[in-house]
Amino acid sequence: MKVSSKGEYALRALLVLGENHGKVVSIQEISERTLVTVNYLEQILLKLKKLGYLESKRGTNGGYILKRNTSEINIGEVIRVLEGPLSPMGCASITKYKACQLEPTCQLKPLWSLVRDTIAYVLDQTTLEDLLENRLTFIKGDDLLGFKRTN
Amino acid sequence: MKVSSKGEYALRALLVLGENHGKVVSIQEISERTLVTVNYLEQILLKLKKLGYLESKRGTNGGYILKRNTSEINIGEVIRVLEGPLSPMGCASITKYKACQLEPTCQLKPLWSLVRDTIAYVLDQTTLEDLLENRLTFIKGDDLLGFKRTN
DNA sequence: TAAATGTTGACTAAAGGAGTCAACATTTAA
DNA sequence: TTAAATGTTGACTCCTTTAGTCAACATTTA
Repeated sequence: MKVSSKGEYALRALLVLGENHGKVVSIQEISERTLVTVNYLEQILLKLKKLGYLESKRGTNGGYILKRNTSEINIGEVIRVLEGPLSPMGCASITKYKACQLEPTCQLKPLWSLVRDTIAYVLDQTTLEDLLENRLTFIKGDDLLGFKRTN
Repeated sequence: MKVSSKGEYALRALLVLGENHGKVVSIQEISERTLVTVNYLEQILLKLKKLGYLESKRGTNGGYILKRNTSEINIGEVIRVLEGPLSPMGCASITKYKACQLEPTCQLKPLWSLVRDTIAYVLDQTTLEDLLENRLTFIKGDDLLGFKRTN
């Protein structure tokens, strides 16, 4: 159930850029603060730019700037675009559903669906701002009950 | 955040054996019911045997038998032994903690911890019996609040 | 004793993860 | 105007994991 380095590093970079909202930050500096090599960051930042999270400025004093507001950057979304679906299994994925021959009578699918829903619930409610302020989304018990299969 | 085929197939096999509790089921039959090749199942069943979930009977009419009671087989445990920690990141893993240089000031670790706790909460409360009876663990809201960081 | 099974370990092929590198394009400060 | 500092792009490599396959062997029972 791992998150890959790309997802982790992307979030690290977004945190650095979020702390410097409005300011241009060079790859070099992001590299120092995230402990990710410049070369590898290039790949990741470029992808985040193409996805609309960042803007770039070339030349001397160039770098990257956060485009959106930190409260509008959803962690679940970032992880999905960088790593694919949150679901542990294709059969339970909403964004990339994959059929399975056993599905009609599968006793595991409800479990995978529950896991997916739970992960999605946590990550989709968390924004970059929440992380910057060390404030994780408070999950109301009743909300949680709402989407759970209990029969 | 994927579960590998080994974890999925192991659970499929356990479900077949759970349905036939007390009876010997041949690899051949498990293969037919799970759609996993006999050769691959051998690996997986042997591992489950070594871990104490199954017993085997050799020779004609041989096969595997579920050793423990279905209500005593914990899904979180099965996934951990076959796939490793549930945590999406080493820094948030309890069973296989991995240090990280950024940890003292890391703004991501609380997120990974929350994800880990949530996944573990769901899987550790689910037993093979629950799956067989299509009854997923009912998660009380108050219980859930208890382990959540909310500051 | 032959056939049906489990046991074990070596092997392989493909995919994904984690980066590296180099040539290039653009901007800005000197 | 030019050199230095950056971002851009794509090809490339190395490693690990995943997902099996296969074959020789051991044991049991009809």
